Amino acid sequence: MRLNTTELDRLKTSLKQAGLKPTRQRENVLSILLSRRDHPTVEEVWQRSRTLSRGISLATVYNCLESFVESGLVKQVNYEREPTRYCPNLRPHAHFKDQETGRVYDIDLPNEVLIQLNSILPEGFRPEAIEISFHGRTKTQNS
Amino acid sequence: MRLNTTELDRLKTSLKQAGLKPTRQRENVLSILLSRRDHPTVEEVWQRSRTLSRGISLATVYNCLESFVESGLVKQVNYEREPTRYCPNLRPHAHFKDQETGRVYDIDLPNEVLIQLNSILPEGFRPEAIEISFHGRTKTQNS
DNA sequence: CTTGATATTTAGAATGATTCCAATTCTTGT
DNA sequence: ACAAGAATTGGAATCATTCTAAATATCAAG
Repeated sequence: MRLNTTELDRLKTSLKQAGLKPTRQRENVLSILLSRRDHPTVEEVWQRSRTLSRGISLATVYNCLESFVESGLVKQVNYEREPTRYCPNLRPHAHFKDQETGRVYDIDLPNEVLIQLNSILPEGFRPEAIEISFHGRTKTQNS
Repeated sequence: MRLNTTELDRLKTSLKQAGLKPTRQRENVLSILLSRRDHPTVEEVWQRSRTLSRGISLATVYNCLESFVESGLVKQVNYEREPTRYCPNLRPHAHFKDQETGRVYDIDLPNEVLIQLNSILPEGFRPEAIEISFHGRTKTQNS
């Protein structure tokens, strides 16, 4: 697998806009994240990087994802004590984890819900982030 | 520090109602959790157990808290990759973590918010639990 | 109140995700 | 092309948590 030039330019631009130097490793990690909108762990991203011409070290995958989160390019998803997952969906959304399949779904958060959630905070509480995680079962028939 | 008899009976009853055998260790861990309504980690509960007549092993603190969570006696609070915290507040509530002090506050969840949150789930999604975590800063002047 | 079956406790080893380290290699502005 | 600063790397280190197997405690039945 190899990235074509336009795709690559898009990635470079995204990285620069986020204030990050566009290195080969960051481009690869970002493209892996964008190419399948599931919620891979660091380990999974690292596995997928094997399909690229040159691999990436595990430490670098950690570094890349950390810098992406810091710069707001991706979000972390934490479930209990499991390995952290990463998702490039930047719209406000919650997560729903099917406890049978382990699969994590994005749930869009309408603006009025966000407003209502902020309204339950006492005076003086200034939220910078909110994480909403459901877990349960789904009756859908997709994979 | 020592538990008086009425207090002890209350703890035993709580444990039995939760379907757990009332052992000395469980009574102690539960009383530690109830006596200060902060959100201690396993390590902190273990430290506090030192003030009791006989200590408790770390593994047992893990075991006790795990059984409490399973039986619904306490809730877990997970923040990022930090050690899990435990709280005996069983009303539906969110958590707010002050990123300057590290302190975690309970935020009551009104019923209408819960209903609205459930309404954003697509057909077929059956939630069994929801975890809502804010983090940010507070302007309050308490410790 | 003893006994046996079962559950709990325990110390320490093992695990596994993540972070740290110090050396090498890259990126970028000049 | 060069220097300075940033990023990458493999491997070691960390640390919360889980596992293990032996010792101990609980409880129901007699």
